[in-house]
This record gives sequence, structure tokens and C-alpha cells, in this order.
Amino acid sequence: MAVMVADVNAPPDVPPDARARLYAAAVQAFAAQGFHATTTRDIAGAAGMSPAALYVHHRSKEELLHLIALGGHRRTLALCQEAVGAGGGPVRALDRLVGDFVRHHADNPTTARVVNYELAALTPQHRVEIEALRSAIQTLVRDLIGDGVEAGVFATPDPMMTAAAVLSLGIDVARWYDETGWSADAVAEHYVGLVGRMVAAPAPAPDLTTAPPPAEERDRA
Amino acid sequence: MAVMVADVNAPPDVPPDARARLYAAAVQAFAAQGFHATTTRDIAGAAGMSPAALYVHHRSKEELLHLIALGGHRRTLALCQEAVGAGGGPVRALDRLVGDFVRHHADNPTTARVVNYELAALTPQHRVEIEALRSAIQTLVRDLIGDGVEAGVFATPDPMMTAAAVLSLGIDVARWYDETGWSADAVAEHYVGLVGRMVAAPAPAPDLTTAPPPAEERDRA
DNA sequence: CCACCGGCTAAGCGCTTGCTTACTATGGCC
DNA sequence: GGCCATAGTAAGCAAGCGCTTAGCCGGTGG
Repeated sequence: MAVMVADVNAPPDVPPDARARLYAAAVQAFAAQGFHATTTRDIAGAAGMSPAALYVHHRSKEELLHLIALGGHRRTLALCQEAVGAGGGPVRALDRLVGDFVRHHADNPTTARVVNYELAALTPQHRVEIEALRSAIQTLVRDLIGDGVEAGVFATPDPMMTAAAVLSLGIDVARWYDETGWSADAVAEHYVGLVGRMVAAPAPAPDLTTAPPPAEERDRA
Repeated sequence: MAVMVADVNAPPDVPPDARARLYAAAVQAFAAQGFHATTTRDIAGAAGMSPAALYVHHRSKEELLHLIALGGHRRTLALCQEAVGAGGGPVRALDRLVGDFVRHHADNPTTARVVNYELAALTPQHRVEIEALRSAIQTLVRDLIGDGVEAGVFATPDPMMTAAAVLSLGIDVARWYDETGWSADAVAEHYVGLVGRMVAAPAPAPDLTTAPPPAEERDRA
């Protein structure tokens, strides 16, 4: 039991030592091989300890996964909230959200992979908790895009689907980022541009007395 | 459940019976719980057979995964090749590729999840083989976008990154599609629009004697 | 009628798993 | 020094794992 700090989320714990080492080793192992392919011996060994040491600092292997997922989701949600809360209107908020979201996933692809692809291994209760955080993130992005459309600065036929696409773009970066040599900033910047074009309103609106065309007027051939 | 095949590629075998049932059960189980959390008993049981029956029709659990991954990737590659080979120029080809790619991943999210998220469980040799197919798909999309940029019908600062984004959009659909009530066609159509806007050249080119501005002229605020 | 053969299974082998137990070493405090 | 709490370990348990073995069963050809 030991310290039992009520665990804020991860290793801001008293000794930044063994517990944090186990946490870090679990992140690496879960990301590299998946939760179920990782043994408690793997984790303890990578942290330089005997198999039983894991249970001195953590209740179970699943609790480690829960800790990682919780911390990761809280950080992502906070990042999104800051982007939206900083003001400046939907355009600036979406730019910042996409930039920060992508940069975060490129800078932390290992954690992000665990956070996004290992959730099936959580207990039902923990799953529900994490799913609520994911839902909050999704709602935030949906509302941001919806607000922009209402304000006339974005144009997209279905804001919910577009929100799904924006989140997809960001999350999936973690899957392939470290196979590339690209810098996190370069990818983030590029993605801000892509999303900006995706949702751009057709014209800067020189005339809004007459009803604007409902988007979808792009000429392709 | 019983048969549930619907898969074109994998079991072109003599009896479309036990072998195909095991294959289908493996797809379901790998997608739902992951490869390592799935036991050979799970698969055989879901196929209505005893544990040992799996080994009458397949060499190992990993061979089943390999079969699934191979079939899935071949189908996706073929779909991309058809879109590009159908002619009509880069714009039409990209429209078709995105539409078909997204529709395929929405119609077969279960297979697609295995195909994209369980590759770490393959043996190194099988991994290499699958990675070659993925690389072919990626090259195809990169070249298509690159060609469009050269032809002046697309504009994007980094075609390789944009290709990564396009593939991300399509692949990630499989992760969330069946939590939604959206139709595959609706998602596909929407995504064709999103990608079209992402890569659209700035103007339909009414005047090409003067050099066109090198993209990035979007007014935001 | 029988020998055969492929599909299928009951039983189980050797090994690994997550986790527990019983114990030792260490260091601060009276 | 005596004491206890804490961090850590060696050993091991019950359960479950992938896969094999030996043999049954029913249909088919001679």
C-alpha cells in the first residue's frame, strides 16, 4: 500500500524512482508489444527490478495501464480545453487545437499509442471512465467546429463527421510518426494547414445580405 | 453467427466450411480483444469446434493472423490500384480512391482493425511481407498526389505528408465507425469532400500565363 | 465387407502467466 | 542498541496458454 497519494495520475509521486521507472517501462512495453503480450516480468525487468517489485508499487498490470490511459487522456483533454479557452474565435482556436494536438501526438507517440490502442484491455469500470474523457474531447472539437460553422467562418456539410476526421488525423499521427524523419513541428504546421483548408468558408464574405451558397460548390474535373 | 464470411480473399479453399468458419471467428476475436488476448480455444469455440480442430485447417494462430493481414492488404492495394488505373486524371482518381478506401474501411471495420492494429504480432518474415504491401499503398497515394501537384490540379506544401494524412483519415475510420450510426456511403462522400478541399488548387486557373501564387494564400481571422 | 482416409476430438504436455507468500536488507527514530 | 516501517527479493502456486498425440467416426472405393 505504501504511500497511497490518491494518485493524481502518474508519477508525481514521492520517490521519483522505482514507481516512475515501472510506469515508464510499462509505457514502452505496452506500446511496443501491446498490453497482453507484455508480461509483468518484462516490465519489472526493464525497470531493473525483480518480478515481484511491480506489486510493491502497483496493484496490478491493469492498474498500470489505467494509470497511463488516465494521465494521457487528461493531458490531451487539457490541451484541447486550453486551445478553445484561449479565445480569438473558432479559426484561431482550431488552428491551435490541431497544432498542439498533432505536436503532442508526434512528441509522445509511445504514450499515445497505448492511450489510443490498448483501451480494450481495461476493466469495464476503467473503460467507462476513460471513455468519458474521450467523449469530452470529442464534444469539445464538435462544438468548436459547429460554432465556427454557425459563425460563418467554417463551412462543412456535417460538423460531427468533420470533427471525427480532425481527431482521426491527430490520433493516427502516433501510429506512424516515428517511422518518419519529420519534425513534430513540421507535421503540426502542415496539419494546421490541411484542417484549415478542410473547413474553410468559401469566401471572406464580401456580401452577406444575400443568402450565401450552402458550401459544396467546388469545381472539379 | 455461423458463416458470416463476406470476405472475398482468404478462404478460396475447397470446402467453404470449417476453414472459413475458423477464419471468420479469428477475425472477430482478433478485432474484439486483440491477437494476444485471443486464445485458440476462443477461435475454435466460436467456430463451433473443439480446440484441436484449428490445427486441422491452420498451422498456427499466427498463420491465421498472417492470412487475414495478407488478404486485407491485398484487397486494399487492389482498390487503390483500380482507382488510380481507371484514368480521368488525378482529381477523379483521388476522389475515387478516397471514396472507395473509406467505404471499404467502414464496411469492413472488423477486418480493417485486425489488418491495421495487430501487425506487431506477426513473425518478422510475415511482418516484412505485409510491410511491403503497406509501402506499395503509401507510394501509390504519394505518387497520385505528387502527380496532381505537378499537373497543377492539386496544391499542397508537402505531398508526402498529405498522403500520410489521407491514409490516416481512411484507416482510422475503422477504429470508430461502428460506434456511430452513419452509413458507409455518407462517410465516404463526406471524406471525398474533405480531402478534395485539403488538396484543392487555389483557383480553377482562368489565367495561366502569369505564374500562379504558390498556394498558402488563405485568409483567416 | 473391409481397408482406408480425412475431419474431428479427448486428453494432455510442457511452459508461461499474473500474482502471492514468506522472507531479508536497510535506514531513520526513540 | 532496539524497533519498526519500507523497499525489495526468491520461490512458487494455480490457472491458462499454444500446440501435439492418439484414436474415433462416418463415408467411399474395391
